[in-house]
Amino acid sequence: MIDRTSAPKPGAEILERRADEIAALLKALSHPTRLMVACELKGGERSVSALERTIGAAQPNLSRDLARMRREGLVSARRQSKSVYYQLADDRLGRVIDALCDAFDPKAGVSGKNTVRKEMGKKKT
Amino acid sequence: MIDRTSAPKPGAEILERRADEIAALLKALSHPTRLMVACELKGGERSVSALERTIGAAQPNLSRDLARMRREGLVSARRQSKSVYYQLADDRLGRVIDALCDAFDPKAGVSGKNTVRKEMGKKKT
DNA sequence: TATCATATATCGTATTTGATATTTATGGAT
DNA sequence: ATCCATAAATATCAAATACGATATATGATA
Repeated sequence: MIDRTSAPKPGAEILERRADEIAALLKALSHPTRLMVACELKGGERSVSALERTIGAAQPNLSRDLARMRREGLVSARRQSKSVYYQLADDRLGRVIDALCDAFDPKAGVSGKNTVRKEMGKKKT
Repeated sequence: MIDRTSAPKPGAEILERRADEIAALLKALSHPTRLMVACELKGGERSVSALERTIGAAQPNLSRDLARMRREGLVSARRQSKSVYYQLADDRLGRVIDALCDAFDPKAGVSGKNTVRKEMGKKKT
């Protein structure tokens, strides 16, 4: 039985009504550093230096990106002695990351979602 | 029983590995006009003037955004007499729009997803 | 003080965006 | 053919924002 709890989506009116809000969120994620920060924080709290190592961005630029995400309310920071620990602060952000994982993970779309359709009959060039 | 077909996502390594590619895609959607274009085209082919009416953007700017999305391979265009009809040309784009719908539709997340948790105990200011 | 961790400042350059003007393409009427 | 209207694309300008790189400042601890 196919899951129709969330209806089939011919268009995407939901997004269009909130286009400004959602576009702003996407913009906040539209840079590799910030996207990776969000992904990392999805796994829990991280210090700036930990992010710096994992992501491999220059510290001042990373701090600038974190400041921006703070301003936009996407993350929050907590200082513990010398280190500052960041975490996700916006539910929407976590949901978007999850959704993007579904969209890009080849193994996704298995649990009754009507989204992926597994790229049948398409040549891999 | 909780659905574990698609595993719980502590981090999002999938996205991090393809951060550049995905960030570029998000950037292409990080403007209300372009986001709405993608949403509209999700519902099928549309002419520029139809998009202009629905979205309410100035024609030259809309054309510029469409040109950009063309350059990035996200949409394709077909001319029929005076009108030019656009359609989605990139699978990833459709999947991302679907994913965003899931992330923002209040009715989504019901089919065994561990993402939403329905904002319990959070004051709406 | 010195050192580590993070933040902020600044510079140069590139991109973005709304607004406006102009151009190209198509088809109808004369 | 010329003229005209419509549909879309392209050009240009100015203001704003973004980004990498580098320098400097702040804050905490020893």
